[in-house]
Amino acid sequence: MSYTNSSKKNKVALIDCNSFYVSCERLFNPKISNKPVVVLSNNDGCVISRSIEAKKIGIKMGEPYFKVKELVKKNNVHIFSSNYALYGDISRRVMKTLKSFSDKIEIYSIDEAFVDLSHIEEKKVENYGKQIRNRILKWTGIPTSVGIANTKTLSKVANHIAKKNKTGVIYLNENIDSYLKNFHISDIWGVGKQLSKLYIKNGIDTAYKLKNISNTWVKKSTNVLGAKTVMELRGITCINLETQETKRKSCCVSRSFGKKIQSLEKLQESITTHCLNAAEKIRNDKQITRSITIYIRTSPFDKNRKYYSNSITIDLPVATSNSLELVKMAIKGLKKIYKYGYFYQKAGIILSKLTEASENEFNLLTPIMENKSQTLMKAIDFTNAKYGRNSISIAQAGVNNSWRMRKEHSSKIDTASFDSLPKISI
DNA sequence: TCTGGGGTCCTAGGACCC
DNA sequence: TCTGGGGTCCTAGGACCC
Repeated sequence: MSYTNSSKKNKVALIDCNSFYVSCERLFNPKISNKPVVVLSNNDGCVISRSIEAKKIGIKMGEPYFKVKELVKKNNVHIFSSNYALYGDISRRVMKTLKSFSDKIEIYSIDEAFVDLSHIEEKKVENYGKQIRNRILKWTGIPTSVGIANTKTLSKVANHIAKKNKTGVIYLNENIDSYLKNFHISDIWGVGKQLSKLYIKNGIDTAYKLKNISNTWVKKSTNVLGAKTVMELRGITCINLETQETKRKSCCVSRSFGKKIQSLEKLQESITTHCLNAAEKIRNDKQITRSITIYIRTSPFDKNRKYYSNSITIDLPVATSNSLELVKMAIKGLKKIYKYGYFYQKAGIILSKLTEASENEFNLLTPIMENKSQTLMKAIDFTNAKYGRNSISIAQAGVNNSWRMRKEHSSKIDTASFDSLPKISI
C-alpha cells in the first residue's frame, strides 16, 4: 500500500456531456436547438436521451417509445433513431479536446471523462473547470457539465449539482454536507435499485445519512463496493483514476428483432451476422477469444405467450478471431438451445476470455491453414472498413433480412461523408 | 404492433486437491 | 471401520454503470 506524502488535496473533475445524443443531433440541425428532442435506442425501442425541453414535458428516461407516442405528437417532439457512428465520432473529438488540458484522464463512457486536477491551485480550480467547459463548447459544439471534488464519487455528486447550476461548473469543496443532505440516495454513483431499496428500508435516504453510517454496518449489509462508496462520500479516495486504456475482456453483439421470428433459419442468419461483427471487433483490437456464448430469448413483456430464454457457452480448443470458425461453433450451439414453437425477440453472442493475439501467434498447435484464413480475414476487414460494415459477408448471414431492426427516424448523418454535411446556399 | 445494447466487478458455491 | 478440513480455482448469476 502506498501513502502519498503530500499536503496537496486530490482533485478530480468529472466532465459529462449534456443530453449527449440529443446534442450530437443538434449539431447538424440547428433548427431544433430550443425544441424538445428525443433520441431512441436501437430498434426505436426506448427513450435514451432527452433534451431539457423533452424532460419538462414529462418524457422519462428509458421509457418505451410506444408509451410516449401521444405525448410526442401533442408537443411536437423531434424524434431520432440512434446513430452510434455519429456519437462515437463526436465523442472522440470531445475527448481529444479534454486531452489538451491533461494526460491524466480516464474516459469513463461515450459522454463522460474524469480528469485529475490535483495540480491546480485551490482558488483557481473552479475557473479552470469553466475553461474546460468553454473550450469543449467552442471546439466541438457540445455543452457539458463539470463537477469537481475530492473523490470520484463526490465529483459525480458535484456534476449532478452542476447540471442544475447556471454556469454548469461546480467545485464541491465547502459546505459539502449541506449538498449531501439534499442528495437522494438513489442518485449516488454505485447505488442502484437493489442497494437503494436496502438503504431506504433502513432509514438511509440521503447521501448525508449514508456518509455517516457505521463501517461495520455497511460491510455487513452490502459488499466492498458499498463500503468504498461510503468512504468516498467522506472524501477518502478508494476508487482510483484509471488513466491506462485497457483492452476489453469480453465482447458481445446482440440485437432485438424488428419483427418476432420463429424459424431456426432466421435465428441462424442473425447469430451469423452478430458473430461476424463481434469477430471483426476483436480483430480490430488484435485480440483472440477462447470462449463463445450464444443466447436467444422470447419477449419478457409478452404476457400472452410462454417465455423461453436459453444460452450455451462453448470453449474453443484453440483461441481464435477467425469469423468462419466462430460462426461454425455459434451455429452448433444455437441448434442445441433452439426450441420450435416460440416467438423469438432477441439473439446475441458473447466472446469472452479475450487475450492478445500476439500471445498466440506462434502457437505450434495452430494449423498452417490459419495463415491462409488470416489473410482472408484481413481482406474482409479492409473491404468492410472501406465500403461499410457487412459489405462482405457470408451467405449464411442472409440478405434483405426481415428481422433487421427498425430505424425509422434516422438523421442519416455520417461525419465521414460529405453528402451529409449541412448545405449553405448563397 | 411496438420495451436497447455493451460492458465490469463481486460473490457464493461447487469442484478439486492434499 | 473410520469418512476432516482447509485451501485454491473456476463459474454462473447478479448488481451496477452508461
